[in-house]
Amino acid sequence: MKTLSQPKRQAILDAARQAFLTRGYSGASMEAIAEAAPVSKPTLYSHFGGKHELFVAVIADQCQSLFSTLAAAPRVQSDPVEGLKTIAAAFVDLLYAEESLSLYRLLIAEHAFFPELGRQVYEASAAPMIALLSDYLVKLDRRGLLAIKDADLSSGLLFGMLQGVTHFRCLMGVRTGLSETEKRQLVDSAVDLFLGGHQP
Amino acid sequence: MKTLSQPKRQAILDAARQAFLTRGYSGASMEAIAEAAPVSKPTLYSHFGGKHELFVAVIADQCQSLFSTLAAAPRVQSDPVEGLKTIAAAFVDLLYAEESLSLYRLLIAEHAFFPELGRQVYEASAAPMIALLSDYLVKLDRRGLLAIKDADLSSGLLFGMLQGVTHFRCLMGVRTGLSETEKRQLVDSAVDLFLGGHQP
DNA sequence: GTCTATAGATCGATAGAC
DNA sequence: GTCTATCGATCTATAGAC
Repeated sequence: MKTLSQPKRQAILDAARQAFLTRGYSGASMEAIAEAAPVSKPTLYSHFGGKHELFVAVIADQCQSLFSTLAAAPRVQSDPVEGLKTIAAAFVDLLYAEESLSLYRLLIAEHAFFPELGRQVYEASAAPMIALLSDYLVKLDRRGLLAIKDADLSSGLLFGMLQGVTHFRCLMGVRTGLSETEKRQLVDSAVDLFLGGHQP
Repeated sequence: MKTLSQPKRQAILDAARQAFLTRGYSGASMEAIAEAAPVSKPTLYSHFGGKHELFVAVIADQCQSLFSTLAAAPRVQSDPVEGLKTIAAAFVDLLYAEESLSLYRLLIAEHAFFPELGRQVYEASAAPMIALLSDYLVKLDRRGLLAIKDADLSSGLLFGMLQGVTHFRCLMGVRTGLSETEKRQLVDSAVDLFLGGHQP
């Protein structure tokens, strides 16, 4: 469990991620992961110790990937309308990416067995965006451009409109991901309603 | 596969629902379900044919349960504020019930293997509420009490605020269900923002 | 109809050669 | 370090007695 051959380790992580995302934790077999890597099962076990630990490592790997995506955080404009739409669009892009949806599905499925992982991914994806929006709303309020009583509450409502029913439908498979046109319409209508309800 | 002893059939469905909800499709074993029912495995197979069919039957059973819950649909007030809050509260109660959350988690987990079941449950739970709200918004618009351009879009935004980030957090296990106080705050703030953004 | 018993396949994990 | 080979447990599903 203490060996390291970086390319092979990454190959295992990739194969495992693919297997877990498409089949779930119980549905993915160590046998299939080893075959897809491709390595033998003992190699797999010597690197990660067991199925449970491999799963945790896969999620941690995905978290880093998400963080680096968010590192290119949106440059916030000073115009309130454009600034809100920029943040909202970044949030929508992150949330509705097919790989995000798969990851969320997996963590929701296994939330009872891996309670800490859901929190980990949430803190690495949605939470930073909500914090970014809250900060921005406080600034707009101070400049008198919007009337924000509770920034966290307001940012939750705006992001709720962007996520809400549509994201839920995507998770359930009732509909597929959003087209660019739909994303823009969603952002525009949500921000417009938000602005209308927060005029000073 | 054609026998019927109603109480035993229901006992199997109950045991299977419990097993699937807590362990997932792959994690739940026919052996454990038979033991919990309690019946023997051949009885289980003779009633439902196989694991796949048993799963479908469990979800269909839950759909009927959801429909009967919604049969007691909220009586809509004529005052727009109270009417919206009544509908919103009913939506929140349905969405955040612990049994709803478990069911959604299961369907999200298995959406690739049972693509039609997610739609089925969605049509039996969230969709009727959205339709109810849309109808109500059209009436308010006709009476000149609100300015609604696109009723379906607007109802999606309001329900989005009620569901959005919070429901997602519950699904992921980042937080537990809402208290009655939190539900009321959520409904009040969402409806207030909605009204503010739709004044005629 | 419901049972006991078991077939046949696959699972997670490991021993031991190289 | 990585392999082949395999263990013991558990899975879905079924055959056959009553």
